[in-house]
Amino acid sequence: MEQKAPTLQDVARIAGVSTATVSRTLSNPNVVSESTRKRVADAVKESGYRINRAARNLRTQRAHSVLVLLPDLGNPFFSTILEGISTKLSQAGYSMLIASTNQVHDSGDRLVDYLDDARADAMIVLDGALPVDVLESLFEASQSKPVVFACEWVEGDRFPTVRSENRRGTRAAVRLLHDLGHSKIGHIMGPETNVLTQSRRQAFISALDELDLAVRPDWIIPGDFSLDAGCEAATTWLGLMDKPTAVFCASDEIAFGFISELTRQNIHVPKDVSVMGFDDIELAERFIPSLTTIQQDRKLIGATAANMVLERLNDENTKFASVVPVSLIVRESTARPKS
Amino acid sequence: MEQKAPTLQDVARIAGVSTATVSRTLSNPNVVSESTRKRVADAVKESGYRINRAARNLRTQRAHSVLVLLPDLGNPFFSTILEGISTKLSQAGYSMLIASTNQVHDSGDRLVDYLDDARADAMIVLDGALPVDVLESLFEASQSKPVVFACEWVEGDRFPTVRSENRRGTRAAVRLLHDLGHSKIGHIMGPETNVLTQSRRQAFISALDELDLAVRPDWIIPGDFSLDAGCEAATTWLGLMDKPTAVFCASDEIAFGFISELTRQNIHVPKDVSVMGFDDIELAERFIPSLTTIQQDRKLIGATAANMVLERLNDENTKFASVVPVSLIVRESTARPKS
DNA sequence: ACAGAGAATGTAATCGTTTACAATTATGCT
DNA sequence: AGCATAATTGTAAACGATTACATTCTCTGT
Repeated sequence: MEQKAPTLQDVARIAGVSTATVSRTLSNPNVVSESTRKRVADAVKESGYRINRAARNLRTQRAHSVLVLLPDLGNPFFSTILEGISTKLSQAGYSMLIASTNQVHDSGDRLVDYLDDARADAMIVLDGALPVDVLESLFEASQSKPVVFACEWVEGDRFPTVRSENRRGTRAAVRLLHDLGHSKIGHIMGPETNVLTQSRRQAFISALDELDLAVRPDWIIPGDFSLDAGCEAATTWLGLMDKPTAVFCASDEIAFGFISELTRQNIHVPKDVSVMGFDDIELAERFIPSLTTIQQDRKLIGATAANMVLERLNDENTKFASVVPVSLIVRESTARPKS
Repeated sequence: MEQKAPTLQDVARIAGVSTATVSRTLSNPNVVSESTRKRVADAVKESGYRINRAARNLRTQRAHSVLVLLPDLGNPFFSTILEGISTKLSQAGYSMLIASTNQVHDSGDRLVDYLDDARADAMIVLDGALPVDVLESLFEASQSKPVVFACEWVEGDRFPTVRSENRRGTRAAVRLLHDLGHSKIGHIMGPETNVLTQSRRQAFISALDELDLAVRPDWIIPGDFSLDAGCEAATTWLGLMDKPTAVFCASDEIAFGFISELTRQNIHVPKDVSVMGFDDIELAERFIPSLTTIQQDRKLIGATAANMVLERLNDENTKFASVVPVSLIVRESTARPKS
């Protein structure tokens, strides 16, 4: 019953040619003659032959798959990026392997093992907060195998990176609030160590400077990218003597949490305070109130990262950094301040 | 610079033993003597040896990886399930491959190729809506390689399955609404062809029957699991002459869309209408109003599916079906009907 | 001291491809 | 026709592990 899968040998026998010819027909059809091409095609069909990837991988020293490393698989923010990556990869005949940072840590495997042991040819990293020793070994490995950072990145220009226009997005957010008439603008940050947090905070401050607006340290509230952080920030905001009339959140989730908690405390958005997010996740449009935010094209980020990796796998020395445009999406959570 | 990775041969040479011994030391340490075990361990360390998985996979005829098939990678509902799967798999030394149904379709690859061509040893399917021909070939393949359905499933008991207590969850939802005093209860469905849709609709109807409540076809509104479907259903609801006072939605996302659109039309939840969801995604707790819903343990579903696959890979003939408990989470979106 | 059992190790075939090189066949040109 | 050249095809050696089988070594009991 359980008969084993047909091999190149079987196809070769049926077609009456050598295995070399079959292999060539499959991988490089234009070097074989029309007639044998057809014979082989028929033999493949007759036998139901499927290439054995393990064998090919061994022989070609390529795994034909790419590892994507996430900080946290449970976080829905990444799923669209994954989709972008996956689409490109599967078009190119590559499989997508997934691992999350915390698990890799737990299991004691070193991250670079994925590259070292021929499980993956390359890696896309969506986590900018890797420990230094991991980064170090990763950098070493990246000398021979492509490692690309997407979305987040690490200092030092050591790895090729694709990211969103964080500065421009942040500036657009601040400008919108300013244009609406706000002069007291606060910011809820992501996790302290995160590179996006840094980037957006800096951009936030310099945007305020440009507009000659006050930079008040107590209006820059620490957090992380989560709903809960937004809730806590709401409590902080409520406790401020002098409250900002508009708040720019480092992520949509923060904004949701913030608005949620404020609403519970009978503070109305945008009447009492304007709120902006960053990301434009699917729900932003349907939240109540719908969320004014900076849209990141997550699918494009993923696709770009995948392309970068694929090009590097083909030794095309492609560009080192790619920046994906963001756009301002104005919805209901922002309004003119109460006069 | 680019020196190639050390092989078993290298380790064997350094340790002064044969490759067979090294291999045994690594995979089955208790058959080699204490002294050589140490010599080999040192040699491994000295050379920085990493096993070449492609070679092992070829020789052992195992890919040591499992394919997870999603209907749609972009859908955040699945990320937590993935986390459950991934954790178990990586503990067992398996990698997780990801593909989404639509892509597989687009690329023209047949789904079973993943199993046939030795890319994956087994498959976890999170999509109950596969075309019949695909199902057919999948079933055939499943005779030799484990294929497990999770969350969704297909009729006919042909595949092992892990799922949530959909009936019990639905009944709990209806009972809660009934206990609150509602007698006019509606339902917004998932996509018509989906097996969860069917299951929950049926359970909904029989729950109404049990409580001697009217089953009104115009109160059972078609949709899919998305936000948009919820919005459209809101319009439908508004157009009803005789409106249900409570609505049970087949997913949290539907509920969000429904509430969102109603709020926009100045209908208040739960004052004017009670709304329930299904899933308990992260945002349910923070939505305004927070959402009463049926909680599915998505991580457990994933972990259970992974375990099932792993056991089957070891020929342990484990149970064929596993049902994961759900629980009722009461929050603010439900209340007594207006008197 | 030695047979025999059991433990430890080595030898070499094997998994199913790809590909360098050799050998063959076809083609064009005078 | 005959030769040079190009287009096809075949032969056989890798790729790096695992493992059946053969061999050697280490004891133990007499």
